[in-house]
Amino acid sequence: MAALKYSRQRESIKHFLAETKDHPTADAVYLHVKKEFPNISLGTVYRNLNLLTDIGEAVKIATPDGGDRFDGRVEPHNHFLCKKCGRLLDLDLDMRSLEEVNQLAAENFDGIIESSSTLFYGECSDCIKKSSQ
Amino acid sequence: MAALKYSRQRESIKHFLAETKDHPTADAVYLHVKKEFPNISLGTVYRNLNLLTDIGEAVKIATPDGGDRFDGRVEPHNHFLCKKCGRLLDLDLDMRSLEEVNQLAAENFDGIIESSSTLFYGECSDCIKKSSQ
DNA sequence: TTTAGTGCAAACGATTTGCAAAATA
DNA sequence: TATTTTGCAAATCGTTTGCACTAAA
Repeated sequence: MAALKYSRQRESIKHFLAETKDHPTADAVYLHVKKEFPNISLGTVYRNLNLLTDIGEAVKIATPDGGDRFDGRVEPHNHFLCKKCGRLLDLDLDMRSLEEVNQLAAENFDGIIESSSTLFYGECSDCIKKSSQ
Repeated sequence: MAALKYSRQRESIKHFLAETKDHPTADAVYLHVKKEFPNISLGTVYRNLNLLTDIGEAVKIATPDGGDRFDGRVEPHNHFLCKKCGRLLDLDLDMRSLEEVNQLAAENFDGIIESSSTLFYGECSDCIKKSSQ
């Protein structure tokens, strides 16, 4: 396994993931980092996002509609997908609840449960406001 | 919205989804239904899987590795993805636990939570057996 | 100077779509 | 007959990869 070398592009991608709560797609990351590195290629963005995911510095989130999203928050937490506007938001359960869910699941299951990721669906507060106007 | 017409291909897809617990990919559905309809095309399979998903007769499951899976069980339930063999299995929490999770989430969240889907990760019992031999 | 990372473009796998023909209502 | 569905093929979307070059160690 090759030694890791510093790269400004990767650093920029990390910073963007750290500062945003948007759960951007690879393409959104590309468009953002392009401002700082106009020549960066989408391939480089994908390579770095996968690398960061592999070493545990980012998380890949699969949703049933469209491409994967990336998240710089790597502690266990969950997400909410708004059926109206399509935005993906953080949704935190406290640690205990999180572990309870895994334990409840383990009771009904034969294998070993190491982790879990829940995607909640519904309508976000912004969309509720808009539709009540 | 166009009226729905019967089609044997769609019926065959539905039956396959109803009888299997495999959470097949679109391609796996295609390969199976092809036995009964040798001329069926992958496009038809996709069109029907999406249609069934839209009208609530199937569920699309996104996983972080590879294509979407389809499930004929439409009542709320969860899934387990084995990190070793990659199999996707059903994992049932009882109704009350399921609703508890959604309620716990609602406490920390501003919008409306309608449903949720949890993907558990770990090692399935088959893989545990194999590695302990 | 050795190794890892980049940009580019081509290739890839999964999914969607336009269209003329076939099946259903 | 009117409308939906199909098979086919081409197109599209998201992602990966080979390669010659550049940057980091």
